[in-house]
Formats: sequence, C-alpha cells, structure tokens
Amino acid sequence: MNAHTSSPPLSSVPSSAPSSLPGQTPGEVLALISSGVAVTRAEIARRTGLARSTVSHRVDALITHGFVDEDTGAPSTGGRPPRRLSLRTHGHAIAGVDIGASHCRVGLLDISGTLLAAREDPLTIADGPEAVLGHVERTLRTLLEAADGKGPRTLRAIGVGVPGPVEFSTGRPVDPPIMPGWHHFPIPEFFGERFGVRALVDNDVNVMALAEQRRAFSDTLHLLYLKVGTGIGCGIVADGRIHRGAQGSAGDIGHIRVGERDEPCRCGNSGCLEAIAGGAALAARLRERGLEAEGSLDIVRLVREGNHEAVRTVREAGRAVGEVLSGLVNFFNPETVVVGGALAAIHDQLLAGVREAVYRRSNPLATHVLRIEPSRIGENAGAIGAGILAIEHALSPAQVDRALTTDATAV
Amino acid sequence: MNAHTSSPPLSSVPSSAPSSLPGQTPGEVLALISSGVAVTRAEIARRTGLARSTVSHRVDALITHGFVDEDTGAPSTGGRPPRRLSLRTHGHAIAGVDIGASHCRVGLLDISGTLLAAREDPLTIADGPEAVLGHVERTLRTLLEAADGKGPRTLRAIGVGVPGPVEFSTGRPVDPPIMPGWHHFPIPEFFGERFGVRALVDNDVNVMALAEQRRAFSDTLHLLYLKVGTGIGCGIVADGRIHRGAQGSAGDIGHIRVGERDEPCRCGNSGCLEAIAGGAALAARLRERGLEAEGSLDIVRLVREGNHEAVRTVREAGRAVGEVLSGLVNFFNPETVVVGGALAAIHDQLLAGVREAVYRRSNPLATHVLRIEPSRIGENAGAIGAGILAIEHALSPAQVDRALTTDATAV
DNA sequence: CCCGCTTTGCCCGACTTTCGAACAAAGCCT
DNA sequence: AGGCTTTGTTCGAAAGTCGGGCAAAGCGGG
Repeated sequence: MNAHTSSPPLSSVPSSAPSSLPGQTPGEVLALISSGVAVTRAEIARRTGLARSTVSHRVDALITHGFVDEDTGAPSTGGRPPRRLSLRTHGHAIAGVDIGASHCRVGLLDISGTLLAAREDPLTIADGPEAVLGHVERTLRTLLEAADGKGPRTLRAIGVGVPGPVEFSTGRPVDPPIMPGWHHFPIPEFFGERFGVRALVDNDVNVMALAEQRRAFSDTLHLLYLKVGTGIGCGIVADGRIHRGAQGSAGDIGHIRVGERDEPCRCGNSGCLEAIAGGAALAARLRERGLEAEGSLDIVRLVREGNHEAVRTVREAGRAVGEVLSGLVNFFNPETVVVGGALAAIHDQLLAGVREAVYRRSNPLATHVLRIEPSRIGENAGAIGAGILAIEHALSPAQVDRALTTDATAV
Repeated sequence: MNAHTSSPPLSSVPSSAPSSLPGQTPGEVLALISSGVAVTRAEIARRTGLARSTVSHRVDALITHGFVDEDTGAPSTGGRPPRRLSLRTHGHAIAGVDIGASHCRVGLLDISGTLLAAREDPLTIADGPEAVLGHVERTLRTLLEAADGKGPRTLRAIGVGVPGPVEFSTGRPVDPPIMPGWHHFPIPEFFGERFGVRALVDNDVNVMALAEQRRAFSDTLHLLYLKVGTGIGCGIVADGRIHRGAQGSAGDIGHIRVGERDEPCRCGNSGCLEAIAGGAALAARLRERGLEAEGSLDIVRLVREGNHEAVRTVREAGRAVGEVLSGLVNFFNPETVVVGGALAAIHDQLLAGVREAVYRRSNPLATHVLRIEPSRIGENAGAIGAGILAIEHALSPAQVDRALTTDATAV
C-alpha cells in the first residue's frame, strides 16, 4: 500500500479556505474576542480582512454597549503595544440549573463561563414542575442577591438540564419516563415570567457533554459523554454541537441489548444495558450476594473498601458498557468518550472494563486516536453545561447584533 | 401525567425567531432562490427584511453573472404579477462519480441536481487510483461532449464517492481496507489538474444518504442510510449535514457484534454484523446448503425465485441488521432509516426482519414516528449524492459571493 | 539620549452599499 | 374605464466601509 503524501499545487483550482469569512458583523467580532481567537484590534483586522478603521468602529460599539472591556497594554511585538480586548464579565450573570431525579443544583456563572457560586439541594423531581421550579427560583434569587455583593449582576439567560427527553425548540419535556407531571410543561415560560429572560432547556447528559467538550476537551469536535449512574445515558456532541435527534431522545442508550445475559429490565424487555450495568442493577446483584447496597453510592463505597465481589461486578459492568460503546464508536467515530455519573467516582475499575471491550471490538481506525477518559468537570458538569448553553445563546452573533441595534445599553 | 399545552405569552422575553436573518449577501439570496424558499423579488424582500431596491440590485447581479434566470410572469395575487426567478441550470454542469469495489458510475447533473446522463462500467478498484480515475476522466469527457449537443455546459465541480473512509477536508482516502494503493491518494488534485475544478470526495454511503435526504426525504433532518450489499455500511445525515466523525470512518457498522452467533469474520473478530448478514456471508451460507450462490445478486435471484431457504436466510439477516439498528436508533434518534444496497432489491423480505427487530427493541419515543423504508433513489444514489455534494459546494454563499466579486461572468 | 523603525489605533475624505419614498408597470375588480 | 393592489425600478439621502495619512507608543542602535 503506497502512501501518497505529496501536495501538488492545484492548478487553477480555487483554494478551499476563503481565508477571511467570519467577522462581518459586530456580533461575530465579539465571538472572535470572547473565544480568544483574536483579542486586539489589529488581530481582528488581520483575521477578518476588514479595514482597521472598520474594526475600531465595531469595537467601539461593543465597548459602549458594555460587551467588551479594554485591558491595559499587552506585550509589544516590536512596535506600539496593542490594547487587549476581553469580554466584559462584570455585570452580566447567567444561571445554570441541573435538575436530577433526586437533587437539584443551581449555579451562577459570569458570561465567560466561570462558575461564581453553586448550591445543591435534595429534592424529588416527581413532586412536579411547579414545586421543583419554584425551589429553583428561590435558590436562584438567593444566589443573585449574594453575588450582588461584588457589583450588581443582571441575569441575562438561564440554562436548564433535566433528566429526560426535551423538545429543544420549545424547551418542553416530552414523555419523560422519570418526571411524572412534566410532560409538555413550558419551562421557558415559567422562568420568562419570573425573571424576564430566556431559558434554554435540554437533556442533562447533553449539557454535561457540552460542558466537557467546551471546557475540558475543546480540541475535539466529536465527543460522547457516558453517564453511568442509577441509569445509563449518553450525551452527544457532533461537530461541536449537541445532537438531539428527531424527538430529542438521542443518546438514550440504557436499553440497548448487550451480551448473552437476559436480565429482565423495567422497560419490559430483557438484556438491556441498564439492567446489566446500571447502578440500580449492580446494587441489586450485590444485595443478592448478601452485601449491603442500596444505590450507586454504596457500590462506590464497597469498591473503595476493596470488596472483591463489588470490584468484579463493576469491572463486568464496565465490559458491558464497553461492548455497547464499541458499537457506538464504530458508528459515530468520536475523538473522545468521557465517562461520568456516580459510578465514575471509581473510574479506575469501571474504565478498565470499558476500554478492554472497546479496544477489543472497535474498528482500529476509529480507536487509534480515541480517548476514553473520566469526567474532568465533575459534579458541576450539569450546571456548567446548562450555563454554557445559555451563554452561547446570549452571546450568539444574532443576539448581540440585535442588542446593538435596539440600542439599550447592555449591562 | 397531565399535559401542559397552553402557551402563555413570554413577558419581555425576546422571541426566539430572529424573523429575518438570512439573505444578507448575494450568495444567500441565491440560496433562497435555488432552495425554492423565495422565488420572486417581493418574496425575497419580505423574507429577508431587505429593501426592495436592494433585492433588485442583488438579483440583477445574479442575473448578469448567469446564476439566475427570470421566467415569465407568475399568477397574480391581486396586483401586478411577480416575475419568478429560478436557478439557471443551462450552461453549468456538475459531475457525480460513484466508485464501488467492482464498478464505477459517472453521472452528469445540471446545477439543480437533475441527472442529465449517467454511465456505469465494470472496473476493479484494486487496480489503483491512476487506472480507475483515468477511466473516470475519459468517461466524464465523453459525457460532457455528448451533453454539449444541448447547449455547451461548463463543468463547475466534481463530487466523488468512494468505498472507504476519507479525510473530507483533503479528499484523501485513509487506510481504506478494500482500496489497495489508494491510501492518501490526492483525488481532488487529480481532477483539479485535469478539469481545473474542485473535487469533493466522500465515503460512498455518506453521499447516498445525502441523496436520499435531499431528494426523497427532505422533510427529515436526521437520516440513516443502511447499505446492505456484500458488506454493510451506514451513511449518516445529522441535522441535514453529513456526519463523518473524527477520522471519516463514522458509519462503519459492519463489524458491530450482534446476537449469539459467533461467525468468524474477515476482520479477525467474530460475531460481526457483516459476517452474519452481509451478502458475502449469506451466499456462503446458502452454498453450504447446496444452493448456487456466488454473491449478493444470486441471493436476490434465489429469493425472487421463491426459494424458501433463501427467503428464510434473508429474513434472518434482516433481523440481525435490525438488532444492530435498534441500538443505533436509540442512540441517534433518526426520523428516517433508508435501506439500500444490492439486497434492498428484495426489500420486502429484508425490511420485514429489520422492522421486526427494531420495533421490538427500540425506545417507543424514538420509533413512533420512525420510518424504515427502501431506497427511493435506487442505483444512481451514489452518483446523484456525489453530485449534490459538489453542487452545494459550488452554490454555497461563500463561493457565489466570490464569483460575483471576481467578476468573471459565470457560465 | 536621540532618532529611526515598527506596530497600533484613530481621523478623515472618497467610495460603495443600503434605504426609503416616489413612480411606473401590470393585472384584478367593479 | 377607473380605482385598487401588488410588483419592480429609479433616485437622492443616509449609513457603512475602505484606505491613506498621522499621532501614539515601545524597541533598539549609534
């Protein structure tokens, strides 16, 4: 197999890189600044091909509208030192809300994505949307007041992750199996009425995947986030964007059939991944063998204590997860798989099994650069990811341009 | 489970629809016209929010540069009848090339995507790129000359589908298992030197998926194209765009493990989908039972003849495919699954098995609007899809804008 | 220390694009 | 035939963009 590596010049074929597409509008200039791609006026001009005067114009608009701050000088490159521009974090605030089956975490972020404060409370999602969201509202108001200490912050947008499928365009859960009473509940309207801002709602694993991709694995465009807890789910980032599928139920891998074992599953089928490797199933199996295990946390405890039975069971679960994952790797060809959820606390044991199965069965081309790693963000992934979702909405070029034209000074 | 269907007004929450974003540049105006979204000047003005005079300006530019034709009047809506605009097909030509393991199909399309002519020839891909592409070049020149009869046509771009993973940005195959000698061969440069136009190269199933989505299932954004032939592969359209994955090997589902059976596979593992349900494997199994079957076509023949053994085998293969597919449906949540490839000729038998397995195992939310259907495009899907890839490149706003500014009259 | 060099950022006149309003065109309706 | 409606064009005004000139600000060599 001879490799052709030379790059003969393309005679009269237009170059594929249009060299300078983005940045045609103030909002896109802001995107360049906030993403760190170009942080001085001169850099922006070079990057976009716009005249220096035009760039100054746009940057001025962004500054007077409170989107950008001008830091003091930067290191000179031989001539006059450029003035560094940065997203103005002061003044704006974003909420990131992670609602789980039995807990709820509310985070406050600045507009650059830094988590300023977070609070977790136990809560039962089955109490219904009014009760749960009411609690979120109160927590959020508390956090906002507390944060006011360091300069007032105006809430700009809210991101919400919920444990079930969501129709993203309307922000409404659709037939969520573990959220009784939430079907079609208009979450964005709930927050819109109370805070006067937009709320973006998505599946919790999706926003966790987003958090990991944006914050910890920004060099990878295609990422899967495997959440192994009581149940098993998967968040998908394809080409840097969340893949939600037709009904918003993409990533629902808990009931994929795996292996030979025919464990019955609560879904009515048997042999489901969740029935074999989910935290609830593992705990049940350990109980059968006389161990004390109620939920995922007990499994973590037992493994940490070095209980052989538990370690073996978890490793086996890892293999089951890995077997399913190997298929998904072949199909989706991600660069990174992040493993999170309660059981990721013992990722040494879990990942060993996962890697074993994936590298045994997957296409070598797909695996030879594949990384399978534990979550880097950890317990705040949901809140941060939801916040990122909201930030990217609030800072999208379209939104920013609108803010500039309907000249109400931001902040 | 109570359903909340009311839509209370969003107090002071900005509407999610920016109402009039697209169309800021001549290229985007052309996109509106060619996609049929807005086909008169007045419609474009309404759709984009631009002044009518601006729209006229842009349309004039598109007309003088040969991108748009002005048809005669359209039905009046009470006032002066609008003049209908349409993409100028006359003059432009696009090539769509579908290279298989043992055949090659070259198609000539006009810029609206209509197939003008096509030719298929047998050929062995293992003869290497120079030989194969040389043949494609000759065929394409023949087709271009023949098409010249009805007005001269200038070739604008070439799309190519090949049976292996491709690094799309460079158009080079990467470690393709059934294309010896093609590793890293610079296909776009080959055509660039000979025709002076850009060539876009992609995996063959990807372009087939694209063809089905754009031409036959344009109401669905998420589509899988399952090709069941000698081998088994899958093309992925996510959110209207081809998903290629990190190494361009996404959709390589032939070696996902399925079921209990441990058939050895040429990949070294056992239990692979392809080893159980691929055309080659089915033929081998039928041969074992004394039937005469060399390849996929013989299976089709036997099933058509009503051979019970063959029908049963195909149906079983369908179930195996369906079992894998059920997992992918849960994971990806497509709206449509299209089944093509040689064995799709007997889709009654094959699809029965596929549907049976999918509907048994997949998440009801994901399946209740899922369509599993035979290919509608058929044998030209590869050539047409490759052509569409090239057309969408040539008509992309960026390309069109460049053509307008570097004022060389198109056509 | 001063002066030329380099790079950055702003100012200003020339040019291009876009807008909005007025007007012509073309069919429908009474 | 004349008013009405919708479409498309013409034209002057407004806005945005460009590019050159110029001041600002640091570096480095004599």
